[in-house]
Amino acid sequence: MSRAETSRRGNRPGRAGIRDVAAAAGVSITTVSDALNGKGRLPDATRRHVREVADRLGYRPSAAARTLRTGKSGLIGLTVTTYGDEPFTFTEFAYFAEMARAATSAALARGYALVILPATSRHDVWSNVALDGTVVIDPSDQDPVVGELIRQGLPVVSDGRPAGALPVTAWVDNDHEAAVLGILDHLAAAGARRIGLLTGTTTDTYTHLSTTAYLRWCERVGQDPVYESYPAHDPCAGAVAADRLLARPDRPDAVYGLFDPNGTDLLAAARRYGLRVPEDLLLVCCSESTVYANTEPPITTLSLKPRRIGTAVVQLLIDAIEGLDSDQPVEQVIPTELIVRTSSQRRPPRTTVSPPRSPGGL
Amino acid sequence: MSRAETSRRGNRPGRAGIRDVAAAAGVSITTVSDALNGKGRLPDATRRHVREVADRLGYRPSAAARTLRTGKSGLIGLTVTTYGDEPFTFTEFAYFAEMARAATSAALARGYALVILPATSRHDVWSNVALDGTVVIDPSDQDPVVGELIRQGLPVVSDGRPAGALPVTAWVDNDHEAAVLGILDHLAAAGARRIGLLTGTTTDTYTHLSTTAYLRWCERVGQDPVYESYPAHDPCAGAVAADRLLARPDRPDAVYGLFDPNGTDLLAAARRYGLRVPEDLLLVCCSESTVYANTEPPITTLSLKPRRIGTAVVQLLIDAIEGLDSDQPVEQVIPTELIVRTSSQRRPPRTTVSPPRSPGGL
DNA sequence: CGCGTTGACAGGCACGTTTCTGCATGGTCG
DNA sequence: CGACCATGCAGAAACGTGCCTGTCAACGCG
Repeated sequence: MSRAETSRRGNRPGRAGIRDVAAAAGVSITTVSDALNGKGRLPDATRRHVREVADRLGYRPSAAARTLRTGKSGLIGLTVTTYGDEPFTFTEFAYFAEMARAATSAALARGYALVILPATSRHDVWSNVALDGTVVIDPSDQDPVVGELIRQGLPVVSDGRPAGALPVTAWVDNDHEAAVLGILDHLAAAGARRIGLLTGTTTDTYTHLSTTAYLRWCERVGQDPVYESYPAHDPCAGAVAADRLLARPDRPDAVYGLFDPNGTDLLAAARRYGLRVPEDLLLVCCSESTVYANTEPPITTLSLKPRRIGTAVVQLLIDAIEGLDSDQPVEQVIPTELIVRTSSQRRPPRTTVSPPRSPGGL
Repeated sequence: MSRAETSRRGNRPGRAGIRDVAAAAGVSITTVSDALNGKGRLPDATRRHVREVADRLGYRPSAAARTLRTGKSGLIGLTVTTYGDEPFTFTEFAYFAEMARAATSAALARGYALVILPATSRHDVWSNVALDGTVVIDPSDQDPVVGELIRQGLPVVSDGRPAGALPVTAWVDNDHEAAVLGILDHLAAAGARRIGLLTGTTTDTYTHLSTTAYLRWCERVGQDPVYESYPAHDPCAGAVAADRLLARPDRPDAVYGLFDPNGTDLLAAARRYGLRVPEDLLLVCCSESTVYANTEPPITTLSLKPRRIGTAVVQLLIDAIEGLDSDQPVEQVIPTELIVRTSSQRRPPRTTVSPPRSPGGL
């Protein structure tokens, strides 16, 4: 009581500290801390009293002080790949946005918050924020930031299996090879004789695995590969590449596009060449966008289930942070989902594609 | 030297503290701090020596300790509205994703990192992270979180003018009324006689301002309003509402859709009713998506310039945090951009819509 | 030669919390 | 009746920085 009531000369008027609460409640600092955190052995009466006083003073514990003392900040990083100086690529947008949304949600449900950090950025930004762990998206084995994070002993969970021998804590990914093979079989079953691929020039594992799976499938069934590549981060280049693919002398009668905008790009190109979809050209693309449900015709898409991936990644990371030896394996494979629509079926199941209300009828 | 060389019994092996650097360099803690932060008056030789030793030991200053001492964390919050338990609405996705990307970029360029926080969330998450300021998207005057942030004296900058008399530090917004009036005039100039609106049932300012601007325009030109509302966070409801709008006995010959997916929804509905775009129906929607450049026909869109908004919001916030009295006004209006395509022109400028490469010609 | 001045550093406090240790008090049991 | 233990709380040591306040030597100057 002798010093506490002075409440420190330089006390900020807007912020009440734990000392002020202790003084106002007539107890010690320890009792306040224990009462608010449910830690010590206190009678319920004291606990209630302290909580009441803290509420009345509008007391908010300092996050910085708590972090300094406990070593846990409640923050997890979300590292996104960069093209140029923009934080993340435009083409992966629907995927990334969905994934980030799910990750934010999952982190929040367990009391953590998400910090967005580009993989290539000035070092001071990385060291200026206290992270309990990090989610990295499609990390390269060359990435110096990821390497240092791991060296510091921070848990690192990656979306996409890590390139090289990057010793991440855990990773979550789709089975991209199986997904591509499934699509190719689906197209072949719909009557495709020559299936083309619209792929990227980047070296990430998604592009690499998908392309090699396509090439191996071609080899197995004895088809000459027909594909065009373009820098996936450039939306205009996608339209050009789609056009190139359909302009080839060995024009394919079915195309799978690896990136989100490929569906509309291919559809527009087909229209320019007078190709009817699906009669003359079967179409599938990898996308999370719902616009493909309402295009003419609706386009079959492959969903990578970014929400499930974002949730799983965060769960594994927080499990590692909190030291729970999860019974889950440290490598999780999330199944993809092929949403079959008119564009990949030679004989559509119904002539009208289930409009929300039948306009002409009734 | 007497105590420093013991280096504290419980020292973590992986993390070198400032004490270790001081001991290894043979100087005091003060000298290390001054040398690394460029603060005191030290000869360059000492400064270099300390930096060298710090690098050799892999010293990273503790962000928590620095935050506790200086009161600045280098973190700014990004508050997103919630529908249900998901962090942000799906329909604003392209807009939000672009805006968040620009905000992340701008923050990073000035040494700050972004934390994503839902507006409605458990209180402990908010108080568990030390923020220097917050960006809020479309805040309601009822929002308890924003109110408390302001009460704590934190700078708050909002995307969208604040509802009610919310005393935010600054805000950035488009002139939604002018944008709607511009679109309606554009459609009328293209020959529209009865313009319909596809709007939302939510009470946010964007929806409100746009709808009232539409109603006032109708009153001015003497047209009966023709509009349908639906909950904007439900993607399926949009397709149903688009269908309803075109099924009305007073069917409009032009429609403006306030939300991103309305373009494809309206296009699909028009197709079901056998309406040709733009001959029978003129179409404009508000969207940041590039898919509308390649639909059949390409659809005129209104861009709210989310990248400029995200950048401006962060600049204003950091200016307020760092106490720079910016010469910019605290209220910034970002102009919108109408990207005119075939869907809103009765007589398209060219028959072929500039394919990337002429397929049939040459 | 004494004295103010300046450069170059060291000591130590404070930031606000968590938590380990310790000290009373009152009840129980041998 | 004394030893002992559970209960209820207080004191104080950290956590790792930043920065304010010195201290000490060298130096110019009257």
